[in-house]
Amino acid sequence: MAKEQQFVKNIADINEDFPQWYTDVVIKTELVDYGPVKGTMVIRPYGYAIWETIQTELNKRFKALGVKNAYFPMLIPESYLKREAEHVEGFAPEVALVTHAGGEKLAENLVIRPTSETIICEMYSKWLQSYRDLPIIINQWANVMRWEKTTRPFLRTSEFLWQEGHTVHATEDEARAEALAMLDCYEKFMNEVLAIPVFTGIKTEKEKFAGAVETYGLEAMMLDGKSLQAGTSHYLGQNFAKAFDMQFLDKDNTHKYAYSTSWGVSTRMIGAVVMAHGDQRGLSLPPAVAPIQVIVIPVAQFKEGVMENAQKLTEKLVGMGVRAELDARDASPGWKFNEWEMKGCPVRIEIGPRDIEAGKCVVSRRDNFEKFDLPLNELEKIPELLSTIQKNMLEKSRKIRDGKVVSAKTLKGIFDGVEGRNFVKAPWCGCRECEEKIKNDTAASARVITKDNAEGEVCAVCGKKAKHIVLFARAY
RNA sequence: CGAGGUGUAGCGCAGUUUGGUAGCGCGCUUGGUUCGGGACCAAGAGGUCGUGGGUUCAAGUCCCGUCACCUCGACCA
Repeated sequence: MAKEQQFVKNIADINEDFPQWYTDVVIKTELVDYGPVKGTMVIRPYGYAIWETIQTELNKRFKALGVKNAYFPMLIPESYLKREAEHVEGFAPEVALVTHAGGEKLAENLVIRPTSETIICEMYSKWLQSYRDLPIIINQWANVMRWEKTTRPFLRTSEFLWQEGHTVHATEDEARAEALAMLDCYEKFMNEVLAIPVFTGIKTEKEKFAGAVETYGLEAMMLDGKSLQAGTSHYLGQNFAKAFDMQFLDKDNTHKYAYSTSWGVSTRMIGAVVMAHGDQRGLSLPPAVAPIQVIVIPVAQFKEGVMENAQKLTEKLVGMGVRAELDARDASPGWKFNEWEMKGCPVRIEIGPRDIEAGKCVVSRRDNFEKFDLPLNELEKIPELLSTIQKNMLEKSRKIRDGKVVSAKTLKGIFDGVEGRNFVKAPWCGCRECEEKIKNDTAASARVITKDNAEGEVCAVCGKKAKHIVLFARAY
């Protein structure tokens, strides 16, 4: 038994193999396969189904915030990228360049978008004339390409799927508020749907987006104590407005540069879910993102009446709005149990001859492995159970996270070894030298600047007066 | 780009030291018995040993080159 479970390392005692555990799980659960080009991944149907639930949930939330979806081209003239100085400096090293097309060398090279600020701003500048045209609040679901040196499925790949929102506003206040509203939207989404608690805050100068005035980040803690930047929201000020001539005629009949924001989350969130909830048996998906929330497994399916009853049961659940499926494949029940546990399906229902006789089924939870009988006329308890599991998973993650957050006056030795995989809140003077020293000495980086009061504190590195309390952690 | 490692059946690997008929496990196909936690028996199918060159009567194995991928470091959603 359990021959194929060997791949799953025991992550209860977190060890250096955790990243390998992650990759193994992602591949074995048929979320992705390696693509033919280095650093690319083929997202398989099961993995894509998770992405689709994420899209559906986010679109719902976006709509409530007045966001409209649109689509912009994948190829961007190289000159666009060069218009904003910081932006080009930040992205130039990792863009893929198209130099030939139609059998000829192009007059101007095209970059495959690493992000779409430039081309979208170019279009916005054409559309924008009056203050009445503002705000523009558009999102696009797209693929982008960044030629990363080392990659890991979902967490960092050359090509990835994401949504990028790009907004333009008449005033600084409105733009800042928009960036924060989206940050809040993401935080709620991660809590309520992914069941991953996050820390939010402003990024340091060193870590912020190339071309932004301010970057807000969402940092999620993985089970091994490392941090994952799960999403960002940028206040871009007038940087891009000036680079792309996004001007409008205001009420006072003068031309003004607009203020813009951008914000995005990617397929990395799937990686976050894997790493935040996974265990020795593989994935564990919160019901809200699980493509299949309830898997119905017939036992002794060849016997008369079993498949019919299983089918009926599945249909009833679907009728209640539950994403339920019947696993009718020709395989033993034990094999199916293990596979669906590995794939993280939150609830399993077994139904066999004995159950049918007794008018019940057996319900099993993925989050805590509880198993119980449920009379077939009480199926309405399943949706309830799903929301219980959802809450339970968030709580569990929050407890684990809070147990790994420490406050410190100095960072010496605090990140040493495996035991040192912590989220550390420490005071910081605000200078770049100290930030870089921390990174060099501890391999940990400043994740976000917290809202905590730094009055009376001194920098954990240089001992000078502290400006901020910063959350430090090692990151993926 | 720096360091290390691996390329042999769909997947995971052995075989390389000491050159001599291409192997194992899983998976796959067929038939039968099974089915409440990864079933069993039997019979099968499946390989230009990453690639180019060299040495040799003979190369998966030795020599030189080359390519690809993986892991760890500097960047990112």
